[in-house]
Amino acid sequence: MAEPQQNEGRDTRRLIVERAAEQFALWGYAGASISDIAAAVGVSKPALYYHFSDKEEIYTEIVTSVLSQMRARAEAAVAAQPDAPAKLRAFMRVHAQYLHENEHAYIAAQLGFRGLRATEGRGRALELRDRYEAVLKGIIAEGCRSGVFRLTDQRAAVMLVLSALNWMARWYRSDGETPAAEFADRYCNMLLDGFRPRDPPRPARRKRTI
Amino acid sequence: MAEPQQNEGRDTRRLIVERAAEQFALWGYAGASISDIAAAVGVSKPALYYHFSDKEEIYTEIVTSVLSQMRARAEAAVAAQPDAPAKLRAFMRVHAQYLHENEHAYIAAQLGFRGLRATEGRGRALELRDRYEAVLKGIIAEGCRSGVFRLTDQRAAVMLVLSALNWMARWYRSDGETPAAEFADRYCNMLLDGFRPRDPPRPARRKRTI
DNA sequence: TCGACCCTACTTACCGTTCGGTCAACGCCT
DNA sequence: AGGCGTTGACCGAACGGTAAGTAGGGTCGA
Repeated sequence: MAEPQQNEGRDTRRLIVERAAEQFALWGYAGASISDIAAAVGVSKPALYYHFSDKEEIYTEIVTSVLSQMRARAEAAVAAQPDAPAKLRAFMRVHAQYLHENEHAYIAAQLGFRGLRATEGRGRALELRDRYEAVLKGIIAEGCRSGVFRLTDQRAAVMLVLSALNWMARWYRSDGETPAAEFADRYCNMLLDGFRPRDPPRPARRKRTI
Repeated sequence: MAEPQQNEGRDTRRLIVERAAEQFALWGYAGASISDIAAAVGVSKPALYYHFSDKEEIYTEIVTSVLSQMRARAEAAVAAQPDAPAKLRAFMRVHAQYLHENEHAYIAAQLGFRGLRATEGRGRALELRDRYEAVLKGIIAEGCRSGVFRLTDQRAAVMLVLSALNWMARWYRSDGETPAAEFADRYCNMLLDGFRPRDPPRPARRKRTI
């Protein structure tokens, strides 16, 4: 049996991040104690301090891991789509799917650095968040350029999409009957077409020739 | 000068709620300490315990006060509007305006009862929240009934509107140049008409005669 | 004198963090 | 082959600090 010691460490570290995310999601950053996390992992408190320098570093690892994974998935999914509406739908579905698969880590990451000084980790997290949002920004801009979207305020549109996705973490439960991606789909439909009925039965969309 | 003592108490109590909201908004529930709050009010810790039985009761008062005020304002604003789109706009504007005027209390209330047992206060808060959301639900339902809205999932539409409004608390700063109600307006426009352009220059809307 | 209102000083419990030690596995020299 | 120092991974116990909450007393207008 290979190397029980070398890999035990990596495994424990991964487990710490996983269980810490659960505790943070449940009780918030300040509310989740190191003792709780250690107990949830099944190790002693000093074990946490062997793998991480302090509590904040554990939290930072959760946030940065979530954000970078989401960006990677989003970019891959978006690149495979032909036009802006399809890209928007893919973006939203991937985001919702990530929430579904990583509920605790996602919620923990959403708690944000409220009340943490975290100059280093916070900076990296903000950078990653901006990069993620830039993907959506690109989709909106492309849609406006090609004429499939008509928006007076692109930034507001970006915020609206992100609001819908981010707020899902507050009410979505992965054990329900409707999967997260399905909700993302419905959101996308409403965002694309609006609440008001579109009068004609939608003839072939007129392409705007510049 | 009337009754300095009797009313001093009410004043202190109000001030406690106000300053506690600031602290909660800044540091989260667990992160904001009773000592911090007392210091922010300018009194000693026992003064807080004279007016409230414990920390949780202070938080509960913030939440219930915010929710009941929002419902009162929303119902008043909505009642004065002629049709569903106008009502939706009024609802969204009032919600955003409340955030603008009561930033700290609103953010504190949004923190939610994460990690609090609070059987009593939490129940009352959930009830108030449901009543508030019922106002929006009514608007959406009315719009669908009259035909000005065409929605396949009314609940999803309600969630979408609330997501947009609730998430504002995460990025909106009241000292910016664009007021909250303006953002609510832009959101409302996008929600009503969608991202995609509406082909005709919008002729007089066809009323659906049943 | 009474009760509303608030204080100083304190208790108790838990927090994040650290210290010193343990113990198995590995590399290395003889 | 066998002793031996090193390293990775972890533990028990305790640290100083701070948290929520309390005991008991003082003040002052009605």
